[in-house]
Amino acid sequence: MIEAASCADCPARARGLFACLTRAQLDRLVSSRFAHAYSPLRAPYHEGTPSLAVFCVRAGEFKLWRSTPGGGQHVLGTRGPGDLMGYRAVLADRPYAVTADPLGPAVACTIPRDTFLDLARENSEFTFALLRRLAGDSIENEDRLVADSIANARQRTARYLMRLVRRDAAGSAPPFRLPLSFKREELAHLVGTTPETLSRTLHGFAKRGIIGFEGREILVTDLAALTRIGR
Amino acid sequence: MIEAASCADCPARARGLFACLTRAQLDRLVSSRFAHAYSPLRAPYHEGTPSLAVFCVRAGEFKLWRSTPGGGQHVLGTRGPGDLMGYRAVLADRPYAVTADPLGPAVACTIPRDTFLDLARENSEFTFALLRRLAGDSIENEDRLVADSIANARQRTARYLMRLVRRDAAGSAPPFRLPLSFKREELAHLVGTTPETLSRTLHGFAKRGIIGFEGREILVTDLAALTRIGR
DNA sequence: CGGAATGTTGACGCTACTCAAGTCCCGTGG
DNA sequence: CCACGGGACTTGAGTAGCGTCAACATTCCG
Repeated sequence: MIEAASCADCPARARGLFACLTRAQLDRLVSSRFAHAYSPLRAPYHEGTPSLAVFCVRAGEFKLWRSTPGGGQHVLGTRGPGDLMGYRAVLADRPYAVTADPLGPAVACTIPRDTFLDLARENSEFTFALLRRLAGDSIENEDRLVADSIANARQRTARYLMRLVRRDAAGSAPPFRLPLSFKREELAHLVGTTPETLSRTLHGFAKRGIIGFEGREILVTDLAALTRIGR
Repeated sequence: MIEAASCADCPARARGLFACLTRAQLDRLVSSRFAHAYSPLRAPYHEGTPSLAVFCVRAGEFKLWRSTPGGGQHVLGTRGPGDLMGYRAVLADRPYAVTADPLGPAVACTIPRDTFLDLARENSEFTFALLRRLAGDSIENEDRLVADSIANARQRTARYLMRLVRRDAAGSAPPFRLPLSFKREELAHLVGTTPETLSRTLHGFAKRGIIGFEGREILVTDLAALTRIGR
């Protein structure tokens, strides 16, 4: 389903990636891209398939993951409004290395591979901006991967909850209410563990008064304790 | 100690990174860079320090690692002749994310940050080539990090031995003789485990006739078995 | 109300880390 | 030439963490 989307309010503007394009180039980009609404189960792109386009998130959130030998999934991170997805594969001229799954309803703009590559080749300012962003993204990716591979499930769980508080409940007063629109298995994947271990960890936190449950939601009552555990 | 190094036989040429520079730009690069010999214990750059230069490996091998909370080290990989090191940090304008330790005697050329950035900004063909390389490196890095975090110590050990055979004993007939210039603790770091576990794993392989020992060296007698284990 | 999906809890085993006690190797000095 | 000492390496015992399987509880919906 194609969404009617004006580019004026696009979150990518705020991130400044396309700021250095000329008027004509921007027009070209805008007319070649199209916005598309995704629901869970319909991923914009899949690990191993040819990299035909770059995606720019407009709304919602996407989960980036790789398949594991056992048929499981290893989550690398999530991307939200303004983030670019799939550009590494397009630039390196390889198949996508990961799959992008929407977590709930989401919208992303599809920028055809050739349009993107032409812009990256002809506007040197844009090329350089891309280079900076790619370098930064690469370091941050590595930061997270290494940190997660060193930390244990308890720490990863605490950190993930902290991230959710920062994103969904920032500014409000404690206890912070986390909507948690998806089920335990999904949450376990995002944390990097199994539903069983996640359940034990969460109820362990609850027993110590750090969090509480209310239906499907989680209430974070002691953010300081989470910080201590996550470190 | 500065090495007298002509650029004519530089392995970086073969990799084609600087192929798209103009004659004048290449001259500028060559005159601003200087070759330096490193020995273990003297690293060209350290995690957390300002990124003042890009390094291009001429000879030997460098180990890239991050420090862990407990004071240990997490090895991300190694770089050899023709490889570029530290360019992510320079491009992203951040401190180095890793430390590069020479594994034995090694030589690398230092390219000052400003020289590198000027080239990356003024020659759009070079910028694009860098972009391609960075994108590819980023994917490969992620490949390895994820694969290593999923595999167990046994599999990582088998894979590391296979890599050594491919690099140091390619072409010769089995049993493949691995020089192993460094001690067990270093080897354990490179594999991503402890000396104790490494020792047990290695002697487990030996008991099954997959490898043998001869003084400091390891003889790989059954490469097929290693392949099977590593998968 | 019933049944399926989802979530929780228990039991158990495996992997790999830590600490500690050897054992081997090799260079040094008597 | 041999005894000694120290570093490198190995081996053993104990344990933490977490995944798996299975039983049970709860929730959600038709």
